[in-house]
Amino acid sequence: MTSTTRDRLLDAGLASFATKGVDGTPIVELEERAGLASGSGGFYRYFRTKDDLLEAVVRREIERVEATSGDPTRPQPDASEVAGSRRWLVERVSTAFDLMDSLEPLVAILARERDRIPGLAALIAGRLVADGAHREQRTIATALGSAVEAGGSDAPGAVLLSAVVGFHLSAQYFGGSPTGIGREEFVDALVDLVLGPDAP
Amino acid sequence: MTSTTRDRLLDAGLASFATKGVDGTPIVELEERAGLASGSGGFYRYFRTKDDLLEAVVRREIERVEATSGDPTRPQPDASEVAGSRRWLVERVSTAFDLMDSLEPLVAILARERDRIPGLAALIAGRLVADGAHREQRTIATALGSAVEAGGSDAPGAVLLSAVVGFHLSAQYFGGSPTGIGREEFVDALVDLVLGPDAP
DNA sequence: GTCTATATTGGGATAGAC
DNA sequence: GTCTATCCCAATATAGAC
Repeated sequence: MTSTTRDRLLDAGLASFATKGVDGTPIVELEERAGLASGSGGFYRYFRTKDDLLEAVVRREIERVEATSGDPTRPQPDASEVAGSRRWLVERVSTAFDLMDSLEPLVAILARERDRIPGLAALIAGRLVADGAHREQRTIATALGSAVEAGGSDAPGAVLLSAVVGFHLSAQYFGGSPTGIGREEFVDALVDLVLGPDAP
Repeated sequence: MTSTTRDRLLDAGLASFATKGVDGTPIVELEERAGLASGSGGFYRYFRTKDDLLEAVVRREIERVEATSGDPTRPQPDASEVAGSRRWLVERVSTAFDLMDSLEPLVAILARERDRIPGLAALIAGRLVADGAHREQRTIATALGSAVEAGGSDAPGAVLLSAVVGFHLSAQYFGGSPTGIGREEFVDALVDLVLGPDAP
């Protein structure tokens, strides 16, 4: 499992692009972080341009997230949980928060470099949102159908996921908790709102 | 109301910084957009650096939003509306969406340039979030106290605003509606979730 | 595969005329 | 207050030795 120079360049790109942006990251810095001599053209042995690296970073990161989402070692929802129960929903919401945590660098890159590579936003949107979030939102909406209101719409699931995304991004952008409310309290309130405060 | 060159530079900065970032915007472009000769140092008569302009842009934008939020010509909530009623809540949520719309350039800038100027995030967080959103979230939570559950916590208001923020940012980042659900349907689902589908 | 050295350029910034 | 002209540097990119 020795990390190749190419891997280390990808790591360097992910970290630097997320925090300082592509334009804010000189190629020299990528070389240093990857253990190459500062100022040497070593970078160009692996990527033609910074945009080239950017695209590779995004693709690898999407695959990583998709892989860990389907990771069999990941804690599975307890089969004994009743879909739509309070504990089930708390688990779902917590998982969504964890996913947002692991997506943080990718989201930071997306926010900055959206227009830099044609189809980059569409790529992320298609793979992660359309596939992952869409399915999750449908699962939640379906399970909630009994608890809230049958209707066949995914909208309740969308509301739930949007709330998680909004809370997480606000915290990420402003640092700390902008609402003055911690994550645990937020999750409780969200679940209360959906199920009512004295659901099973 | 003749717009000064300084004003036009601020306009140019807002538009270009929001779409292409500070690093992606050469000073030449700012000069052109402001009607100055391309390549002339005209920019420097008004701002010392691009970061200087960035800070001025953010400050002006915050003041503008604060001013229009308190604008007396803005449609006021109908006094006949019962706080906590369905129509009242729809109105609140719609207002929050409108605010997000008008904040779009500022949010785009914040997402990119957060770390560029010390205290920029804190500035926006303090003025807009702490003051505006915090108060709104408390208003909603208080009004909902009767409809949902008395408890004294702002959390339900925070959930509501977070959902709006999450939906809006997702649409902004991915283009179109990532959830496959339109804004109207989303608002309906959000209000249903909070009040129940057959509230007054 | 990685280094030293260097060519090239895009863009930030200034001087001084008008 | 705006222009022309120019300096300067940081960063991309390449050539060629090891």
